[in-house]
Amino acid sequence: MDEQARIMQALGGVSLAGHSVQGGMGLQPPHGHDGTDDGRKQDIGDILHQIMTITDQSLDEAQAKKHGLNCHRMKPALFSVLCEIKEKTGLSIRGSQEEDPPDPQLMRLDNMLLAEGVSGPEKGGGSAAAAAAAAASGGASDNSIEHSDYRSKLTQIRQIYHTELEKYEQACNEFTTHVMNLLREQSRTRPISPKEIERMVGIIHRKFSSIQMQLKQSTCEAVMILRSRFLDARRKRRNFSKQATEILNEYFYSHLSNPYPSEEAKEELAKKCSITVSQAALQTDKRESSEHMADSAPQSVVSNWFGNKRIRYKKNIGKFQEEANLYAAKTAVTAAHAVAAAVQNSQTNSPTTPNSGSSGSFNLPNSGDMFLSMQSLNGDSYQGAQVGVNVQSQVDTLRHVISQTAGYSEALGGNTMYSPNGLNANGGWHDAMTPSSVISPTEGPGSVHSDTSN
DNA sequence: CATTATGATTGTTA
DNA sequence: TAACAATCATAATG
Repeated sequence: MDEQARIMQALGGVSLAGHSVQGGMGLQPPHGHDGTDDGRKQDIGDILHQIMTITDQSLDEAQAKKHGLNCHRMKPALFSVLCEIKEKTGLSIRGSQEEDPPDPQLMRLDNMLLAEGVSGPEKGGGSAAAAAAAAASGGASDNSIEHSDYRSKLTQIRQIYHTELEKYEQACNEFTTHVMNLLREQSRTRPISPKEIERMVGIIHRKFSSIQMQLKQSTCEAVMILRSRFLDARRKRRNFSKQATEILNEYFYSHLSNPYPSEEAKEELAKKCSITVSQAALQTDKRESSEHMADSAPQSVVSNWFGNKRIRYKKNIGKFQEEANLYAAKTAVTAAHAVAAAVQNSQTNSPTTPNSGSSGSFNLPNSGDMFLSMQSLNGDSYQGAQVGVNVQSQVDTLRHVISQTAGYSEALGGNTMYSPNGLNANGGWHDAMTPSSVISPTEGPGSVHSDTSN
């Protein structure tokens, strides 16, 4: 209702101006307060139609008069007078102070819609997106099922949003061209500079964009409601997908000496684990950090995970040994290659097929090689060299594997190869807590408990 | 149904 | 302020 009234008002300025020679239309564009509180979205087409008919009527009514005026012999003189008057008064009009500052609110809405996937790229339809997400998170069939509902609703919103947006766009264009035609037509009777037309168009566009903002706002609202409901339904804790824990564990155990991922790393991990907003929003939606809760939350989820992991690992390492070995072995092959590359140790035995001997590759000869590599690494170049964290992590993994497979744990454990980092030799981040030495109670240092068979 | 695993929260600390 | 430690609540498991 309100909108309609205002649009009419805007147009009223135009048609009125035709009668009152005062070019003072739009001195105060009906833009003063955009309190677009009325949530009801008006059918623009309807409004347009009304407007059209109204103007048509007035045109019809004025047709004869206008014709007469145009043909009047005094017309040119009158016109020039009008022009003169306008020239004098017009200066005050064109206080074109509006420079289209990108409305922050609008930008916020846009960003949010983009983040929620409402306004972004097509994504090939909801179901495909859901499938992709499911595929991305590995065998997380449970997740995909739970998300499918959410996603379908989201696509619904998306569709509505797009059709509405398109409708508005179209209506805006129609209306604009109509007004422009009108003004052009009137410009024969009264002086209207192109600039004025431009300004009018600007006003119209602003008007419509404010309507669009309403649409965006309510769409955002809908998404929020949907999400909150979705989350409410599963406020309960959800376990991460298998793959996510894989990734996290991999990182954890390959950085066992310093399992404190940087913010960047956390973000990276979150991305890799495809931790979704639905998981992440659980903890953030209480206080309205609605701004960046789409991307800041996931890494705090990762932080949670690492916090829990560290403390629980430390609590009883024995329980985690198996897992540690598993993940260490998992990355050991690549680690070996990476280290080899870093050391420029080109004479390794398997340049081809990295995994050729993978499953059984942690028998003596191989691990011996690795150990040597590490020795050299540790011996001279590691400390000051720029080999860096990357290699360090690999060494972590290697050491672990080797300690398990070849029973070098004693030698390695006693060897404070990580002292440069100010860390305990075995990855005790804080206090004495040495994986290798803890291995001993469980298996004994010399127990060549063959992982290979496993 | 009891137990364990696990993600999140809360309060404390350096 | 991030990490820790304790704890809660629920999922997973047997």
